[in-house]
Amino acid sequence: MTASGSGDSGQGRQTAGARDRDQTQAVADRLRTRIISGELAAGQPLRQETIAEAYGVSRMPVREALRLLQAEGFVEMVRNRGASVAAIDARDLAEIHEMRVLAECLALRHAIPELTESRIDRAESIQGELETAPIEAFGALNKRFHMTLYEACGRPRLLAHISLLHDAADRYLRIAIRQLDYAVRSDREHRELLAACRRRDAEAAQEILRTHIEEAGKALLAALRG
Amino acid sequence: MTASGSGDSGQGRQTAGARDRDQTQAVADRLRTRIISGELAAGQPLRQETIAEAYGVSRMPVREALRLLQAEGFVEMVRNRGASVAAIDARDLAEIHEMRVLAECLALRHAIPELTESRIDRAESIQGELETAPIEAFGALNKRFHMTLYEACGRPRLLAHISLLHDAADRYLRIAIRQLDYAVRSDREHRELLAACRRRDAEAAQEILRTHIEEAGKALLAALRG
DNA sequence: ATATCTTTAATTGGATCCAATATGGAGAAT
DNA sequence: ATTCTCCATATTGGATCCAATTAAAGATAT
Repeated sequence: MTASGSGDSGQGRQTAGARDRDQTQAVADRLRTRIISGELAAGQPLRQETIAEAYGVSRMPVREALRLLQAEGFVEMVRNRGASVAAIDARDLAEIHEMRVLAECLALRHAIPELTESRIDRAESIQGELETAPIEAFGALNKRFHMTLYEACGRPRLLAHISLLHDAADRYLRIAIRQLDYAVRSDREHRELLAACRRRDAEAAQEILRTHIEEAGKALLAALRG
Repeated sequence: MTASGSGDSGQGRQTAGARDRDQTQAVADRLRTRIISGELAAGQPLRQETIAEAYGVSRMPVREALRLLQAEGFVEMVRNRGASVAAIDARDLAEIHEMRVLAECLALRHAIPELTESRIDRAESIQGELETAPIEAFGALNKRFHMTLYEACGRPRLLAHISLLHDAADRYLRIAIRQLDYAVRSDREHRELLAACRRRDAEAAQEILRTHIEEAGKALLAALRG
């Protein structure tokens, strides 16, 4: 995982250190983070020249970065009219969580037999941070908590997919970030999940995770509507 | 769907006609098709200049196309060393089919209540083509058959995901294309699937689809090893 | 006053150019 | 003969340049 935190989805960026990452990837990471955080709102046009001078690079790496983000689904591009931040809506939100349930339960199921105590400790430590960290850090830390457990499943394609879904979901998180009661519930479910992992109880863990994700989806949906 | 056939995965290319597709996307489609077909073998380096002059464009659209394909997982890029066709292995193959089962069963479950007779007719017609078409066309037609049914689910993100998984799986298909007995079995399962769809029997359809995908995975795996 | 046509500015798409890096081979030293 | 170093070449990454398209403002006619 990159030091930058939440902005790592996609296939080949898990292990890559910062030194062999070109400007295109750097620009893509920065833009992705800003889109996920909501700083760049849905529909907002992304002018190549503006981004280029803001980041101190030429238009070229910006153009390639926009292509990457297009393939990842974070930006939409129209020929001769440029790029804009991809739209979000309730339908997409529901879809994301529906897909998350399947993908993450699968990853967890395969991860549990491979879980080491040290990995569970690491997840628990992240959960500790999560409970004290400022609300803006929730998305990134929450993702790290989940991914830490899933990584044991040893399925790179599945992990990349989950990472992308997490990032996609986090775009909606910011809208609902006010609801503190959700955070409390989430923390409790995370603790229950950790306990089930300690017991190596795959069935229970999956069931906790399923409702955890489903409830998150519902909470976000309610916040999006309200 | 694009006229080129199988080469449409990703988010926003389903409805886009050829006129508002820039050179980057055209190059990406052509390269993707060649990678899926196996014409470009795993590990083969993809020189920008070579591709550019082969396609009669400059290096620029090639570079952007490679970024797209990188995000889609078909090419790997190393800084200052360029792009190469992504590796394939038995592990990845198994992973793909595991993910396909979940994603496609979900899509089918949501699609069935929305299926119109005309859509089922269309799928059946594609199956007809499938049974007479030359073996090289199997991958593209098979994908069209499945997607035609799934499209009724009305979940763009899920459909894009499935499309990508299909393309990824088809890279392995070519290796096993000789096994004629698999094609026969596949045809029979497709017919059973259509029958279940006609009855609007979601449970049966899902079960058929699950074993259909699992058997395909097993057959490919056996061929890959053998 | 409104609608339409024309012109102009802004922006993207594509091509070329230059610098930085990696690859491969020739030659020298052991 | 083998290995190491150095140099030439190929290739990528990034910047600049030009053309094509779009959006918008302004002018003109109804």
